[in-house]
Amino acid sequence: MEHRIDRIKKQLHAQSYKLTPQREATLRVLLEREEDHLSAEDVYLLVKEKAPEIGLATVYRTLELLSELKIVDKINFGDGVSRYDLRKEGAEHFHHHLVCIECGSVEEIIDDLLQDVEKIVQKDWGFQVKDHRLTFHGICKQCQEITVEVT
Amino acid sequence: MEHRIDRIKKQLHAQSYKLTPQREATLRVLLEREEDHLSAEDVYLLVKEKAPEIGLATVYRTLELLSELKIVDKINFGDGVSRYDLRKEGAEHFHHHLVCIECGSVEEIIDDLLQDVEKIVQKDWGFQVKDHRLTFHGICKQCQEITVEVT
DNA sequence: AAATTAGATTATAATTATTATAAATATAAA
DNA sequence: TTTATATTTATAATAATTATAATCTAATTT
Ligand SMILES: [Mn+2]
Ligand SMILES: [Mn+2]
Ligand SMILES: [Zn+2]
Ligand SMILES: [Zn+2]
Repeated sequence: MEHRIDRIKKQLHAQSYKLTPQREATLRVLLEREEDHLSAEDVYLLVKEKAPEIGLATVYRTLELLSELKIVDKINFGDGVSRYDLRKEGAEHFHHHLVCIECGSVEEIIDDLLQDVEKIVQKDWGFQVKDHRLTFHGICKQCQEITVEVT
Repeated sequence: MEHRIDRIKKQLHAQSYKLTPQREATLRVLLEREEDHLSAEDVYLLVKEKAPEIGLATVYRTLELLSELKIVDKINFGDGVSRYDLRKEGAEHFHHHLVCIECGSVEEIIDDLLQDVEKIVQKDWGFQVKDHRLTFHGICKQCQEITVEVT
C-alpha cells in the first residue's frame, strides 16, 4: 500500500501536482476499497472518517485529477452516478465488468479480452484505439444457482 | 418507416401499452435520427417541433418505456447525460461505439464483435451474458488524417 | 348514450449529482 | 520574511432526472 502511494505520488509530481493530505486520504480510500465501485459521494463519506474536515468538492476535484492521470477510471453503470475505479497497476486499458441484472453485483475481469477485437476495429474501421469500456449485463453465478434451486 | 412504427406498435400492444400520439412523435424522432445519440433534452426539442404541447416528463417516461421493451438502449458516454439509441431491428445485443477523443464524434459498429469473448466469459466466469455495452475510445479516421497533415 | 374507470399527459415542484465562485489556507519560490 | 501559486473550504448555482397533483383521453360498463 505504501509503495503504491509512493509511486502515485511520483506520478503526480511528474506532472507538478502535489499529494496533499486530502488527496492522500482520498487515494487511501480508493486503495482500501479497490474491488468496489464507489461514487463520489461514497468516497466522500469514507474519506470523512479519516479526515472529517474534507469538502465534497475537493473529493470531486481529486477524482477528476486522478482520472486525467489515468490512475482511476470513471465509469457509469446506468444508475445516475459516476463511479470511480482504480486502474490495476501497469494496465494499459480499463478492465471489464460483469453486472448482474438480478442482484446488482459487479464483478471484475482483469484479463484483457479485447485484443483481437481491437485489431479488427483498427484494421476494418481505421480507428486508433486508445482505451475501452466493456460491461456485460447478465446473471451472475450465484443468481443462476438460486434460480436452479427454485425450479 | 411506417412499417417499423407498425411493428413497434404491435410490441407495445403485446404488453398492453398504447401508442399515444406523444409516444409516436417521440418514436418518429428517434427513427429519423437513427444514427445520432440524442439526450432526453435533444429528443424533447425535436419532438416539440412536431408536437409543441408535449412535456419533457413525457419524453423521459416514453424513453424509459422504450428502454424496458428493448426498443431503445440507454447509454452514457461520460458527459453527464444519458443518451438513447434505437436498437437495430432484430438485434440480440446493443451495438458497439467508437468515440473519438479528439473531435467527439461517435461512430457505430453494427457487427457483433463479442461472440467469442462472450463464450469465454460464460465458460470461465460462469456468467450468463444477456447484453453488453462496448465503447472504444480513440482517434477516428478523420482526426488521424489531420494529425498526419499537420506533422 | 351516459357514467365509470384506468391510463397517460401536462405543468410544476422537488430531488440529486455535479460544477462554479469567492474567500481562506497552505506550500513553494524569491 | 515577503510574494506568488496552488489548493481547499464553504457555499451557491446549474443541470439532469424524478415525483406529484390536476387534467385529459379513450376504452369499458351500465
Ligand atoms: Mn472495476
Ligand atoms: Mn449507436
Ligand atoms: Zn446476481
Ligand atoms: Zn475525431
